[in-house]
Amino acid sequence: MLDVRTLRTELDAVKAGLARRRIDVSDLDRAAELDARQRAALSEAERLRAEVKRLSGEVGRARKQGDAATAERLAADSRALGEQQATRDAEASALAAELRDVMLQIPNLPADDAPDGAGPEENVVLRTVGGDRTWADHQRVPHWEIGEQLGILDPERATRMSGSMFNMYRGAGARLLRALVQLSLDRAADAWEEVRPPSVVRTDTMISTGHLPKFADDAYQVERDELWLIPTAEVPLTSMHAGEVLDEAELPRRYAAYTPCFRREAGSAGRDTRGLLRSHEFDKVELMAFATPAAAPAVHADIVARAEGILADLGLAYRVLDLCTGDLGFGNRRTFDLEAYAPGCDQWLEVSSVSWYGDFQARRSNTRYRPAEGKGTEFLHTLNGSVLGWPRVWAALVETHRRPDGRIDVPEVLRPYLGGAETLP
RNA sequence: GGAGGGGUGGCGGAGUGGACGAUCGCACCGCUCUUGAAAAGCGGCGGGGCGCAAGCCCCCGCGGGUUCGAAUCCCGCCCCCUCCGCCA
Repeated sequence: MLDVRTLRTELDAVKAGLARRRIDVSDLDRAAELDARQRAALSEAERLRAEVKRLSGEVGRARKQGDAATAERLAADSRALGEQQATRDAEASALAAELRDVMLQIPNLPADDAPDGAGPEENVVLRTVGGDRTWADHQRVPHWEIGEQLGILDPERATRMSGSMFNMYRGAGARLLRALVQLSLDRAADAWEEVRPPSVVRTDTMISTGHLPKFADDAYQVERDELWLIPTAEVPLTSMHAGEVLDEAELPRRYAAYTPCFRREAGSAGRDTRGLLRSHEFDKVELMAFATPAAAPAVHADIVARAEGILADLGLAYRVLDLCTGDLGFGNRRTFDLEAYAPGCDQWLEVSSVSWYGDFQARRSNTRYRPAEGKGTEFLHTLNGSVLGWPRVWAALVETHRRPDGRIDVPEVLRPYLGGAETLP
């Protein structure tokens, strides 16, 4: 969430920044007003509280000196003030709760250099690699057909056991998926610690990343146990150091995690129902880092480079998008999306989203660091990006590398993970 | 799931209603001494909020409550440990 203090000193600038998202910014006025009322109530409560403490001390002293009458009189005064204080306190905490509710619903400010725009159409294509390639007829077959022909995908049975938008990979298809996951974890291992976090988390953990309270409908909830299925490994990883204060010397902290991701896809019923384009459960490898503000841009660039490197080495055509302010995710200041081209279904598929959050998430999860120079603590910056969302890569890959005989050529980098196989199945 | 024990500053560990945000030790930082280091001595040494400041307030796992006054008493929750049960 945003720092409330910025609403006191630079409300207009914050409004202008948020307006670039093309959203209604009236919540900010409400937040600023709640903040002012909250602080007024709190300082009055604190003043009364100090007086109660002072009087209580005197009660003790009077009693020690055996002056029961004075003690009783002071205790009565203190009691009266205490009642006033309780009222002001209750008022202050009700206002604080209300303020927090409002603040949790307010998205992050876009970075200054994020391109302006109203929606996805205005995202900026930074570069396209392999976009001028020509595609043969045998590559113009959608992956769901390829999956059926080769027996490597079994959506019917998956649907029977779990409902629509669930998938099942079989035989060489399942092995291919596992190979992709391993390839990407291995390629991150030089600088990113591999982690296998829980796939199910508490409500607080979901709030830290910004997935709750605003986007509850998008997530699966295990109500009986007050738990949520993670929509991405970003959720547990971002809470990795919740409540901790890290030393600047141990930064950046970088983590890589492979997890299943669960999404209800509430807003997209009926869209992309065929094949692997959109699923309630999918596998992804996520890179997530905690960095100082100064180091954040370099980490951001590193994640993009790593995601891009994998796409390039898998021989896929892809492009890199700089998301415009109108398409930026709730907590993001700047995001680069990577899209792989799938020739069979003739679509650019989002396979990675690499985001810088500033201190938006760290403020929610209370994750700080102690600067090497100077006093006190500062909130960290968080960054994360997929390397990559595997079902869509799987789709682009089998379409791109489909041979005239219908089998799939295995890109060289993947062969070590598939027993040296040059083709599948 | 049942029974019992426990959560205090970076660590260890006091504190069971009255000046305690907290004795003490270790670690750490500064200074003195020393060629340097060690030792010794002196001083410092958690986080957060409000305030121009002086200062005030909050935090002893978390949230409530009792009280003039709570680290201390009561209630709920979370986590850890031991034993029992169940279990891949």
